[in-house]
This record gives sequence, structure tokens and C-alpha cells, in this order.
Amino acid sequence: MPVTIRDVARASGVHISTVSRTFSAPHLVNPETRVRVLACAEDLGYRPNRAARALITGRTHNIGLIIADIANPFFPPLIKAAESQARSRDYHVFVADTNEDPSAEEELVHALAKQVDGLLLCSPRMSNSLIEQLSREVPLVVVNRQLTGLPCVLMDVGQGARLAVDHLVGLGHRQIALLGGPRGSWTNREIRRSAAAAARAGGAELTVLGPNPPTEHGGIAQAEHVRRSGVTAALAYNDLMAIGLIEGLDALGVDVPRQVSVVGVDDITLSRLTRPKLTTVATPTAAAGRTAVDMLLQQDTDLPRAARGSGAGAAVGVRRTTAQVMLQTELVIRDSTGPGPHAGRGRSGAAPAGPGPHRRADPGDPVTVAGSDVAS
Amino acid sequence: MPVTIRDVARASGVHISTVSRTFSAPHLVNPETRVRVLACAEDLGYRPNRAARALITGRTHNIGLIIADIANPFFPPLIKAAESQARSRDYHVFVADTNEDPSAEEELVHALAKQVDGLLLCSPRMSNSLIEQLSREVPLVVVNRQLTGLPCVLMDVGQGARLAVDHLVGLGHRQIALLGGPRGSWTNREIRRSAAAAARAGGAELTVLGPNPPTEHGGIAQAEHVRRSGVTAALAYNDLMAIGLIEGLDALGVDVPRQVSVVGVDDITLSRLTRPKLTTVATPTAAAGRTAVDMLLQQDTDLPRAARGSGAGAAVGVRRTTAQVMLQTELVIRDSTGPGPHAGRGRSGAAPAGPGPHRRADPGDPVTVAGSDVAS
DNA sequence: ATGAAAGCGCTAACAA
DNA sequence: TTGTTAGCGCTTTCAT
Repeated sequence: MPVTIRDVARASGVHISTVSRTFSAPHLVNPETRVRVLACAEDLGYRPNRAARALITGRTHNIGLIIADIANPFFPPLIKAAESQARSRDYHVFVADTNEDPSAEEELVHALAKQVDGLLLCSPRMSNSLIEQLSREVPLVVVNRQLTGLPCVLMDVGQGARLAVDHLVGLGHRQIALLGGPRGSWTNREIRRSAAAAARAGGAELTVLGPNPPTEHGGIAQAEHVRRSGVTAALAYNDLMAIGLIEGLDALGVDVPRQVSVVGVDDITLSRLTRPKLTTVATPTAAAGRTAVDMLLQQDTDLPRAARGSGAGAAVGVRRTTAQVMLQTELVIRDSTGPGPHAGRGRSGAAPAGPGPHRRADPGDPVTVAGSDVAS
Repeated sequence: MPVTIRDVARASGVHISTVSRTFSAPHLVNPETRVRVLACAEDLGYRPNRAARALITGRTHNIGLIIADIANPFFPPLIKAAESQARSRDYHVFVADTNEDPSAEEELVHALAKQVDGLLLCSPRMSNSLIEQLSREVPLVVVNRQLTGLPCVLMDVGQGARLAVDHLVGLGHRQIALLGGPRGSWTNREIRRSAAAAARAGGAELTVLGPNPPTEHGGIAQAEHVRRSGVTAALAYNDLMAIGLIEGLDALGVDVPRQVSVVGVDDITLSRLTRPKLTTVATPTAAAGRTAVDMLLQQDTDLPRAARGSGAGAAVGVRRTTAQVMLQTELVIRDSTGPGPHAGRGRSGAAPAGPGPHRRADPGDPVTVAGSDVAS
């Protein structure tokens, strides 16, 4: 039988409430009593039952991570960081994989809601309105999506796309393709907008191809189009797609970077290992995981004790944290980009090969941003 | 305020126990009452509080996954499969990352023990005796480690290593290196034993290099040794190491597979994407995750209701499931292996290039094995 | 500083 | 078939 608070009380000759206090409010108990109780607890191997505790405090000390696809290499570092951060604050984390399915996502959120103090929605696929509705049931932090009035952790892929396009223009490319990601992705929209602006500013033409599935196959499938379109460079929605594109071009006999330069987004581990090594926009996924957990727990701490049980946020007059954090990205220049037809002219934006002087943005240096709405 | 069983009772004009029964023993309640209760529950958005339920039933309907390193690409497919399988049985899963640290592992197991009905230990790093002790506190299933009397899910990497060595011998290699994995890894020991036997049988000499960290760097670091040792082929503990080795050899001007053939183990997604594509022993990680969850929940179901609370297994006379499941592996031949100096002689064990007739072992076809002890 | 008592939301005998 | 009652392990007033 598992040892309960009562066993400890009996062993140390005090009332169970004293034992309880020893753990949840140590300063309220006589130091001598405390050590005695602690000793007995240690002895018996007592661990408070969190379910029982949750029942009365309304705090489970659990959080939930809703992930679009664990097998997508973008997510594991985020999960790892989030889990580690949560644990350091004595929280445990449920991980749930939605398989990129919006309705599975909704179901999961509901199933978990009662068991957690808050949820991290990572690259959610459901509609904004559903998310807003959910946020009334359970504290939420959204990663990679911007919603008015909700705490979000965003990666500045817009900035990244700008750096990427500048890099390509500097190398002498004037015809650039953009391989778009999934419809309705906030990240995708940001990339497109910034890439377009940067291309315009640099006197280059941007051809948007897509939307595409955010996978290797999405990239392979576009290789033929890329070749025919006559572009000399391409920016892909993510690394997986970029790697697929390189593969596809290779199969068509098109050399990367000699004939076409390719840039990805994410800097997944994989990107250092392919041949050629991928030039890419590094997104601070670990920092995002940590930050998101911090924001969630902050929210949790802020809530008045009265508003207990899940769905606490619904209580009248409760101040919500709605900070939106924008994490910086950086361009990592490797071997998949090279000189284009207009090389040597204009200002030398072309970085030298190798791990050149790429923009170094400290991932631990978030920029808080006033939240403004963006549809979907 | 969250809606409780009492709200539903009030709304449908029955006692709370009837509502309770409607959910946990529907057959005991009048169909008409049932639909009414269900309707009210639906209306109010009622969801049973699992913590409260757990408190009395002793079943949390949660399981825990203890993972050595989520960022290691070997694990995500396993996690994904396990989570999906668990959910289909209405279980939620805690994921905890130990960072390959045995003591973190122990701490985590204890922290989680009270909150789960069972734990999956994936490639555990702690000692056998500790695991055995733990298994008395909480139902356990161990993946990638064999212990007497404990349910284990094993991948037959021994068979895989044999296939790999046979393949190399068939290609005409007679001097083969084995890049060992971490000390104390069951997988490592199996690979070494089988590879040695297969080499002996094939008239080849096997040189063991290591132990090495199971990472890309582990492989890079051995490149120089491999070159100097004069072998013409190498089998690595895992794909990451194999990829690192290829990288390292490349840096030394040694061509793979022309001068040295390389084989990995695991068949992580990455391995299809490197150049050259990696020949490797595919381990059925998803099947392992599914199977392990099944075994755990089976155990859970078997336990008599009397033995409630966690640590149920400790009750006297409780029959434990101790089946050990061995999952088949297969050799996937890609581009990192080619003819060796003795090619053309002997029987043509050399498979043709391409996705040839490699051994097809159905991952859904486990072989149950009588458990026999293996230290560490 | 400690004890007594109530009760979190739910299930499980037992009665009716 | 339904209601009554007790209580899972814990925290938290309220007394003392």
C-alpha cells in the first residue's frame, strides 16, 4: 500500500494537518517538529498524492503540450525545453500529438483541460475563434500564432525571411521562388509578406509557389516548377521542404547551389547533415518552449486563489497576461546558396562562404510586442 | 466555475450516484434516465474530473514515458506511437526527458509514480537493480533492455547486425570495424555479439572501436581510426554515429562507399536524406511504442481491483505479466555500402543496389521469447 | 504552533 | 433501478 499523510502523522506523533503544513507551508510549523516529520516522511518514502492535492487546491501542477506532429523534427527541441523548464518549476507535462488534425486537436484540448493548469498550443491548426473560446476554459499560451488578447510566443520569421532574401539578392539573384507552407499558417503569411517586401526593396522578383505540405515531399513536388520558372534561388517554408527541393532538383540534374540556391527555415539538426549543408533561417525553438512555459506558469501564479479549478480565467475581473513575445531569428549561411547571375554588381551583400558573419540574434533576448490582430 | 457531477444531477433531476453510474457503468442505469443525464451533461459541457476519480478508484488513467533524450531522432516515432496507442485506450501520457542522466531518471520515476498507472522506461540508463526495485513500486515496461521477470520490449538488433555483416561479407568485405555505443547499453552488447559471430562465420575480421557516445560526434571522432585500421567497411551502433563517420571520412578524403562501406542501425528519417543515403538496420520503433503501451495496460487490467493505488504490484500473490517481446528488424540497403576488395568471389550475398530484396520482417509480427537474464 | 473538522469531486458498497 | 452513505488523500479555515 502506498504511504499516505496519515502514516507519516502516526509515525511522527502529530496530526495530519501538521504533516500537511510541513510540506505546503513549512514556516508555519515548529522547526523541531518539522525535522521530525520530514525524517519520518523520508523514512517511509512518503510522497504527497498530487491528485488529492489538486482536488482541493484546484492546481494540478501539470501542464499540457499540444503538438501538431511529434515526428516533425521542428518540435522535439521545443518539447524538450518546455518539459525541462516545467520540471524545474515542479510541473509535469502531458504531451499530446494531434497528427495535424484540427478536430483531434479540439478533442484533446478538452480531454486534457481538467487535468492541467494550462495548455501550450504549438502551431495549432484550429480556427482562431475556437482557440479564443478555449482560452475561456483553460489558460492558454499559443506558439507560432498571433491572436488578440492571448499570450503568444512568436518567432520572427519575417525578419528571417528578410535576411534570407537580402542574402540572396546580395549574392546576385534577381529571380527568386518562395515555396509556401500550409494554408492558414501564421508563419507562412509572415514569411511571404516579408520576403515580398525584401525582394521589392532589392529589385528582385518573387514567385510564390504553393501552398505545399510542410514536408520533404512538398519540396520534391515543386522541383519541376522551380526549374521551369527560371528562378535562380528559392526560399522554402521550412527545412524539410528545402531539403526535398534540393533532392528533387538533384534528380532533375539541377545542381545546388551552382544553378539554384536554396534557403530553408528552422535550422533543424538535419540541415547540418545533408549535402550540401543547408543555408537556413534558425528559429529559436528551445527558447520558445522555455518562454511559453514561463508565460503559462506566470499566468497561473497571477490568478487569485479564489478562481480555482480549471477554467479559472473565466472569473470576472481577472487580469489576464496577454503579452506577446517575439523571438529573434538568425540566418545561418552554409553550402546551399551561392553566387547568382548578377553577382559582383551592387553592394557586396554576399557573405563569404563558411560560417560567415551571419546575423547573431540572441535567442534569449525576446522582444515584447504590442499584440495586434491577424486573421487566422 | 467548472461544472461538476452535482450540476448534472441537479439539471437532470437525479442523484449524483446515478450520474456517476451513467458514465462508469451505463448498463446499470435505465436507458431513459441515461439519455436524459447524458443530454444534460452534454448541455453543461460536463467532463468527469479524473483526479477525483483517481482518488477513489486508484486508477489515474495516465501513463508515463521516461525518455533518455527526446531530441534523439530515434525516440519521437516511439513517443508518437505510444501516445497514440495510449489515447486510443483513453489514457493520457506524461513525457519526461532524463537527458541521459541516470539519477535524473530515478528522480523522475519517483515523481511520476503516484500520478500514473504505469511507466515506460525507454532505453533506461539506470542500473538493473534499481529498475527491479522500482518495479515493486509501480508497474513498468522496459524498452531496449532485458531484465528477468520484467516485461520488456526488445528490438532484435542482434539479428539486424547479423544481416548487416552478412551483407558486407557478401559484398566482398573481410576487414570490418564495429563502432560501439555507450557502455552498459543492452543494444550495444547484442550488436557486438552478433556481429562478431557473423563475421567469424563469414571469414571476416571484426575490429571493435569504442565505446563511443551515440551521436554524430561519436562517429566523426572515429573516422581517423577507421581509416588507419585499414578496414573496408564499418557497422555503427546507430545512424547518427554512422552519419558522423561518413562525414568524418569525407573530411579525410575517404569516399563512401567506394573506399569504405558504412552501415547504421535504427533507420531514422534522416538516413534517407543524407548523401550517400545510408544503408541501415531498421528498428521498428513505432511498433515498440505501441507494444509497450499494450503490455503496460494489459498488466494494469490484470491487476485485481483490490490492489489499488500505485505500487499495486507489490501486493502478495499478484500474478505479473513478464512476457518479453522481441521485435524483428530488417536491413535496408541504400547507397552507403558497395563492393569490397573480395567482391565477385564466394556466393553472391551481395544484394543489387537500390531498394533490393532486403529481408522483410513485419514489424507487427513480434516473437515472444522466454526471458533470460542479461546483466546491465 | 498544533488539532479538529469540513469538504474538494467522485465512486462503491449497501439499502430501498 | 435509484438513493444513501462513507470516504479516497489531502488542504484549509477555525479553534485552541
